[in-house]
Amino acid sequence: MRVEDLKRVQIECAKKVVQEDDFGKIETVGGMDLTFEKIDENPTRAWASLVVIELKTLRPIYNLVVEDEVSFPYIPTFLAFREMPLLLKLYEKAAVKPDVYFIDGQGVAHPRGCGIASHFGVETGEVSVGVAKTKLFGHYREPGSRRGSFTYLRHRDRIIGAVVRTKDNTQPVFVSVGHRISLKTAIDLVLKTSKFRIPEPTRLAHNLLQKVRRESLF
DNA sequence: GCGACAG
DNA sequence: ATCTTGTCGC
Repeated sequence: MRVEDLKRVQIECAKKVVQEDDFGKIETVGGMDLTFEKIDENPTRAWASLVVIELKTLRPIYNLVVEDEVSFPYIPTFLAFREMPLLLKLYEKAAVKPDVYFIDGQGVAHPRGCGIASHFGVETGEVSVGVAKTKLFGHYREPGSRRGSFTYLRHRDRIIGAVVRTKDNTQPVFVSVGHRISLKTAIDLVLKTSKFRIPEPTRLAHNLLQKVRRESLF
């Protein structure tokens, strides 16, 4: 498949993204993450995990890990084509579906308006939020150093996301709308689920994978 | 042409 | 993303 075709898919995906709250209550939040056996090899073995927490207590109520081979390379702005297959496999096997999904990466804060979080939301029809550790696209002013402060990520005076401080004196995270949720609610949800820098759903999903990867080693 | 560039 | 010990700060 050519790069032009992939761009086409993202442009079509962007048209389907819903950037307003479109759900009932949010009582559970899920975090998805991936880890690779060898980042410098292609294809390579990879694992994906889903951890669902209860919003009220921030305690995990469900875990799941799936494994598969990934062959598509990592190319900036085309992350979804590398990780989506495994995320969908994880989604299909999940016995517990959270009310919203936190995905590692950008949502609409993407050159063509459809980062992996939006791609996942649009393809599954689920509510999703993009939570990234670094920026991919847009400009911003550094937010205040205290937990809770944030600034907006912009692209030509258009707000595409937010740079949120989830912990005092720590690097912020980049939050953007995935699908069926407003940026305001997404920011609020990320802050409500953060005890440390990374929101609990994502942090726990990541920790679970490190453990699985370590054990699948020797 | 140059710099930027999720995981 | 992954390779990796100690070390500095709250």
